[in-house]
Amino acid sequence: MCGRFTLSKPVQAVAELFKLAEPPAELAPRYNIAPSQPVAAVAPKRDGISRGLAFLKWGLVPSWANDATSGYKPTNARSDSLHKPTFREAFRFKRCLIPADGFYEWKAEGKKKLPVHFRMTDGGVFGMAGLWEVWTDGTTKLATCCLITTEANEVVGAYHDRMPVIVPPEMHAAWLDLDTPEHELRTLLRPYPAEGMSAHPANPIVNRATVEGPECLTPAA
DNA sequence: CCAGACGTTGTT
DNA sequence: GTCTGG
DNA sequence: CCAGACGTTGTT
DNA sequence: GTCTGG
Repeated sequence: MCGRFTLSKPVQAVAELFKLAEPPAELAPRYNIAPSQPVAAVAPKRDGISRGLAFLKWGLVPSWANDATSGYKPTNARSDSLHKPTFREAFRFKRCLIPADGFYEWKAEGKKKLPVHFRMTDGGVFGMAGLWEVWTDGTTKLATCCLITTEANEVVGAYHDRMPVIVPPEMHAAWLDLDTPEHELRTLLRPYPAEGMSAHPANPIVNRATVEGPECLTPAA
């Protein structure tokens, strides 16, 4: 699964990969993005052509929820569960790409939980398949999101049996396009090729969600 | 039909 | 054990 | 995802 | 809102 990730590259790298017309001036480097925190997400603008970047709270609140504060808010959606009530509308109309340059999984070693950081072999930015929603009670609006997971590839599989769906750059447009037929979308929801990825032990300090700095990636002594 | 859930992961 | 907060 | 809390009443 | 279980 994916419950923590990183996005530390300069905003230019993000703007280039996702073809953002109006990138923000800056993106604060983040080494420990956790559920309930704001997540940068790329989605088509209303014109359906250009793309925008917005911040969404990680943990999907469907539009029909009675209130946005209580109840379970999924941080992940299994790729084979996208027809379920919680995800159905978002899968059809509110797909997004969530920029990252790595994600964490944990390996239980006795009592300890040892984090491992997975990234592209070239260390670059990539896009994870996500869904978003806007919940409102008429007074307040809350924009939320979640990641889509699939089976792990051979690199991640040594630690966990699930991983986030990573959409190759040439498929970004198809994933975001509202006119892409469902069967074509589903072909995108597969494990990213293991050849393009690598695993690196991370620092257990990352277990604490309030630690945000680059020390998260430094293996413990 | 109505009532009640609506989700994932990992661990046992 | 289970829920909440980050 | 992991870490950390997990509760009430009355009084100030 | 929409699906599942009874």
